[in-house]
Amino acid sequence: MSKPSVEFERRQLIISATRQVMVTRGLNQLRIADVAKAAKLSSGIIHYYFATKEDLVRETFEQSFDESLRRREKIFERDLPAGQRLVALIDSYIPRDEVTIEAWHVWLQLWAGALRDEGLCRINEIAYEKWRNLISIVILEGHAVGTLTSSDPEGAANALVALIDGLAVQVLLQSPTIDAKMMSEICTQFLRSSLDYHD
Amino acid sequence: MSKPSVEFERRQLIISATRQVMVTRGLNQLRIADVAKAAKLSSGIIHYYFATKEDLVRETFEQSFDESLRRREKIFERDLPAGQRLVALIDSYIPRDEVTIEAWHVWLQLWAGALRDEGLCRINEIAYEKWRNLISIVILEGHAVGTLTSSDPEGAANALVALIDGLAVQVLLQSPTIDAKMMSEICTQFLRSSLDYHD
Amino acid sequence: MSKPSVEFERRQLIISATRQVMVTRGLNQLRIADVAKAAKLSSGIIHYYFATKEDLVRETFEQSFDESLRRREKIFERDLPAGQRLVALIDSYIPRDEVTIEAWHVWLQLWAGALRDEGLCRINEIAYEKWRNLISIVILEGHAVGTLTSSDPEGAANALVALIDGLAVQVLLQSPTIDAKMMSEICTQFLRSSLDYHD
Amino acid sequence: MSKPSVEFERRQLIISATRQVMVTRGLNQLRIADVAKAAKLSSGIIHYYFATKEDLVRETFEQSFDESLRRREKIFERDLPAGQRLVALIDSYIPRDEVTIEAWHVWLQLWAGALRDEGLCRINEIAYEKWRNLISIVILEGHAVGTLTSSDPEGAANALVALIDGLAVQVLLQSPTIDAKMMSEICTQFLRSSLDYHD
DNA sequence: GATGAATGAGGTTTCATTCAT
DNA sequence: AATGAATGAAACCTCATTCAT
Repeated sequence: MSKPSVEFERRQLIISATRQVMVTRGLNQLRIADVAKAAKLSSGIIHYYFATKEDLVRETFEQSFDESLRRREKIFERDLPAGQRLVALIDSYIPRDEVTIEAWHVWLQLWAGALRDEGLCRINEIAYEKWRNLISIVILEGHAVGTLTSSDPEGAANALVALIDGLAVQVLLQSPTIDAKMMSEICTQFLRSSLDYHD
Repeated sequence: MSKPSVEFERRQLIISATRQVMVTRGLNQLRIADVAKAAKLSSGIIHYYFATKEDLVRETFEQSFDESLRRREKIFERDLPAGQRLVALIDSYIPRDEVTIEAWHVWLQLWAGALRDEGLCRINEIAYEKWRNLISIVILEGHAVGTLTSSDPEGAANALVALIDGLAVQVLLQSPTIDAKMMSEICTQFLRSSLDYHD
Repeated sequence: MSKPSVEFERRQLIISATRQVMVTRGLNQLRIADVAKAAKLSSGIIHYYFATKEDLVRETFEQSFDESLRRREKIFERDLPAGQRLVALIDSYIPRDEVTIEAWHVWLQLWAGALRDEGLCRINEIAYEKWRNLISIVILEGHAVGTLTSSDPEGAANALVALIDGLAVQVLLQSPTIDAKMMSEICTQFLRSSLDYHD
Repeated sequence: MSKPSVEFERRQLIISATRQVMVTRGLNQLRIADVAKAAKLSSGIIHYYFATKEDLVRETFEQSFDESLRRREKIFERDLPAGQRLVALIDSYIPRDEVTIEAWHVWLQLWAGALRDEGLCRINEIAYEKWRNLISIVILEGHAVGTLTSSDPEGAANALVALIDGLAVQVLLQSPTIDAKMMSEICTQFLRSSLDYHD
């Protein structure tokens, strides 16, 4: 164990720098040279770890969504009634803090990129499958104990995920109509009307 | 009126070609040369009508959304009860036919581009303002005659618009869970639970 | 005929510059930037006319050999007895003047490149077919009138072509043993012993 | 004698790998990284034993030709009449088996490289000097005993070497006209007409 | 108005070489 | 001796933009 491979660390560093550049410059303007500068490395080493820019971007997307999910894990670790857990979960998706805003930026870039790219589509697919599951589980949990009521819990989960996506887009684009507060209220109203939830 | 503005026609032709390329290649891969080829013009002439690529893209976005709204006008020309009009309106946004799918592609590209661009943000803002109005008007109309009921009709309009956005993204990305049919059902369910609508 | 396409001229200019660089620097060290400089053009325009460096090199090879053959045409225009024509033909391949030396440089580069490249092999094949034909025709001509005698005129042509190749390599590499004069003498001796030719 | 020069072994290993890469990829595409992989070593160590890529290539050429000559030694160890020895010698240069083909590949690469490189020219010079000597010795031997007749034995040796070179090029490039069998026949015919040899 | 040739800055990628360990 | 991570110069190629015609 004389020289522990730095590969893992370097890849993480580069992916992290890539995400940073993607957020600050946009996928369109993402340059390997900028990634290198952000990672304080030479541009050559980027290609030592990632064969092409496309690979780098793909892996950055993948990892970004893994982290997204991981950030929600702690909501499941806390001992909360289903309704409050659902509220907390929704709240964690509202683009308020830097980390959440950045994560949403990455999503939007992915959507645009995935339109013409099977591979990115697949990443979206996998990520959404997991996300919907997260929401579904909580809704079904609440359904079981009677604090959340719906004739179609699965449908409600799908609707809720879509609603969050659509609202987040407008918050990110600084819509004067839909800001973080409004997003929260609309979601709450949805819980009331679609899941008969009252806090 | 010997020359009824070649300029107008040419600009339309070029913008149309730009939208086409944007949809088939993505904003990322949009090249002036491709636009020229799609318009069957020389690349030089593109810059005669549009100072920069940025201008071209911006105007293409603008026009695309004008056309989006215009396509919905006929729904208001027909004499329909508010509920059915709302259903027809929502239905017109479901990405089924080529024209609607292309329009959504353009939206997604705009979102990604607008994250780092004030000008594009403003286009989004204006377009959404108009769109929400369209939905609002119908909801308030139904509210007035009692076929659509809500404690917060404006809020419902905002939610509905966001819901449509979020669902459309997944349909476009060919989510195995959310296809056009599912999108339609989720929207219908929303009308029932949030606006107490029954056909 | 307002604007006669400059494409043909430009391609010629660029190919000519490529050959020049190939000869002075070698195929190994051939850089698009150097070609551009030699042609007094920008590097961008090279790719406007030739999609890739590989294409450029291939076309340069092709054209080089076309020109090689064309340079020999005048030997066939003169009214000479077969023996003298053969001598003149052989003489035209001895690397003495700049043009002939350069042409040989290009051949040698082709050989090295063709070892791993089907396309270049094919170029060699076509060129040699034509070259052997040239020699064959003259030998058969002499054979018919009795000034050149051989039990196997085709075989003699093949041998002569190979002999010229092998000798030229050593002349080009400035062998102290085989210089242009020696090459000439060896060829003459071959004519005597293999084709019973006497001037 | 605990460590019998790891250096020598390593250099041999690297040179061998270099020749292998040169043959499979061509001198143009020869990469230090590929050499390292072929030698199952790290890329760093290559530069420990060879200061520059140029050095490595040069030494590989040198060694390749040493080995070429060494492979012919056994032909001189056998007790053969001069004519048959000459035939055997020529035969050993016909690119049929893998080893001979590879050796010829290296020669062709050298020729192309030597055009612009004094050092490589010198390698060619030395190698050819030795090669011509080999042929000369046998011809003079046959001349002495009367089985090979020529007015200019030295000239015949030079011609024969050139003929072999020229023919080998076409065999290597898979000419449909000149294959190994044809090469052999042409050489035999040369022996007959230029050295009055009959088996 | 229109063309297409031309430019040149800048992007991704390659790779010989160096160096800390 | 040996590794493999790292560098950085330089290569090919792209493409928005300009311009002579």
